Formats: sequence, C-alpha cells, structure tokens
Amino acid sequence: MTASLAKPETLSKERLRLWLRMLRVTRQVEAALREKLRVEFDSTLPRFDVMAALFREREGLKMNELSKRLRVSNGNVTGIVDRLAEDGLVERIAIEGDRRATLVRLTADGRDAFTTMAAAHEGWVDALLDGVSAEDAHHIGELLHRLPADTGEQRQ
Amino acid sequence: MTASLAKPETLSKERLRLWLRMLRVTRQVEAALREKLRVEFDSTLPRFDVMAALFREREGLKMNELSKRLRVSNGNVTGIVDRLAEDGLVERIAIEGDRRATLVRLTADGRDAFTTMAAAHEGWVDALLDGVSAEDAHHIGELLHRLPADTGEQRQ
DNA sequence: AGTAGATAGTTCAAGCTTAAAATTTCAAGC
DNA sequence: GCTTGAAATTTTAAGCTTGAACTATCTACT
Repeated sequence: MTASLAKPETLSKERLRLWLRMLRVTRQVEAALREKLRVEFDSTLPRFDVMAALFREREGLKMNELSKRLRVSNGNVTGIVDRLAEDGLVERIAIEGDRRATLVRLTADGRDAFTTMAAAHEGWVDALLDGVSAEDAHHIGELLHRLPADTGEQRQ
Repeated sequence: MTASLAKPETLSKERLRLWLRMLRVTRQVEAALREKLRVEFDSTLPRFDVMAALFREREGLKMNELSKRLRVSNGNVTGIVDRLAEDGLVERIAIEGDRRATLVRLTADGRDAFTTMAAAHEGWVDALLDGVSAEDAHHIGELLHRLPADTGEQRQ
C-alpha cells in the first residue's frame, strides 16, 4: 500500500494532456484568425506574419533573416514573398556588393495594408481571448515563457 | 496625472502578447514532434492524429466523424486516409445499407504501429515539457480549458 | 590566379490544408 | 415512380510547408 506509487506515471500523462489542450486551443484560435484574414482581407496568416516581420524593419530584411525570424524554411519564404510581390505589397531590392542576397521590403501599399490588418488582428485576438484577464494572460505567459526546452535563439 | 489611464489599452496588448507566446511554444513543440515522427517512423503528425482517433474507436469511424473529430476538412481526411491505406495501416469498409458512407478502421498492422508510436510520442512530449511540474501542467490546463470563446462542440 | 568551402536563394517533389464544386446515394413528399 | 433536397464523400485549385537538390556568388587560402 505504498501511497506514492501513482505519481511518476501521472506526470507524463499530465504533460501530455496539457500539450493536447494547448494544441486544441492554438488550432482553434489560428483557424478563426485565418478565416477572418481570408474573409476580411483576402489574405492568409503566413502573409500576415511576413508582413509583420517586415513592418518592424523599415529597412527591410534579407530572405535569409526573414526565414530565420519566422522559423520557417528558406524555400517557404520564397513562395510567400513571390505572391506578396505579385500583389505589390513587398519589393525585392538588390544589395550593393553581394549579388547573392536580396533585401525584401514593404512597399507603401504594403505598409498601409498591414497597418489596417494589424489593428483588426489585435481586435480579433482580444475577442478570442475574451475570458482571459490581464493577470491570467501575464501568468500563463510567464509559465509558458521558459517552456519548450529552449532550443537556442529566439526573438519575441 | 490620472494613474489608471494605462489599463484599458494594456489588456488587449497583454492578450496579444500571450497569443504570440502560445503560438511560438506550440509551433516549436509541433516542429520537434514532426521531426521525430519523420526521422523515427517516417511518418507525420496528421497521420498520427488520424491513427490516434481510430485507435480509440476499435469499430472504426466514418470519414465524416473522423473529420469532425479532428476538426479538419473533409477533403483533407480523404488524402491522409488514402495514404495510410496505401501503407496498409487502415482499411475502408463498406457500410451495410448506406452506399455513400465508408467506415475507416485501423488494420492489425496499424494498431501495432500506433501503439509503438504513441509510447514514443508520450516520451517526446514529456521531454519537451521538461520544465513543467504536474501542478503547473494542471494549472495552465485549467486556465486554458475555457479559453477560446467556445465555438460549440469539442471532444478531448 | 585558382580552388575549396561557405553562404544566399530558388527549385523540386511530396504532403498538408482549405473552400468550393461535383458526384453519388439516400430520404421524403407528391 | 419522380423529384427535390439532404448527406457522405471525392475532386479540384490554390496556397502553405518541409527537406533536399541545385545554382550562383562570395571568401579565404594556397
């Protein structure tokens, strides 16, 4: 009748349950945001992410840096930037002294579009996380902060 | 010098920050799991999800129910099940009395494969969420539980 | 100069994902 | 029996995503 037998197994199960719950919540919110972007702005989450990264760097970013910052593959960014460029929202600019690299930058149109979308986006998130007080948000954020066995670099 | 002016704006910003953090953590864990499944079992997360759902229902599920349970589109499930069937891990079974629907079920091979993968999967999650105590897990889980302005049905 | 290796980016094949259209079958009402 | 609409599934077009192969350029060393 050793009372402490139950614990060890419980921990990994408890973590698994947490993971599944996080996954569910994240996917639900993500789906809602994707839907909103599609309907309201005929756009997508990946496009929004790229534009957000570029918005913070007025000077522009190299494809390189962009893919590192978004943590997606190189080839992935190529496609998204291609389509954004087709729509005139970003532009590729040659770099002096290195013909391998290109700088990607928001156009004026791109900045306008992003500003509009970002405001809407914040509102959607606010609505989706309606039940969360500032304290909860802060608290969960803290717990989450040091979560995934930090694989090294990261930028907020 | 009204001291309470800062609050209202902060809440939506705080929620936004929480959302971005959740997104980052989720993606990081997801990427790690995907990588593991690919390298160790030459498989993918969507395949794992489908097999997990079928594992819980020994009798099998209709395409219909499968896509509802996983919260992905109908057509999506078609493709994943196609590929799983090619590999002999699931089978489609005609339903008596309704020629529109088909039942999808794990094969014996499928059950074996899933049992192995599920054990590994739990271990990976356990390792990835290393910093999380049972109490933290429980706590975050609680906070998350009622999170996304519940859009209706859901099954753990 | 010449070459070896690193770096930046694109292309490719495969799979995932969605929304919308199309197909097939079923159920009900006339 | 016919038809009309609902239900289950697949197909399609477009985009996202990855890892791997490929191209072009640059850097450094000899």
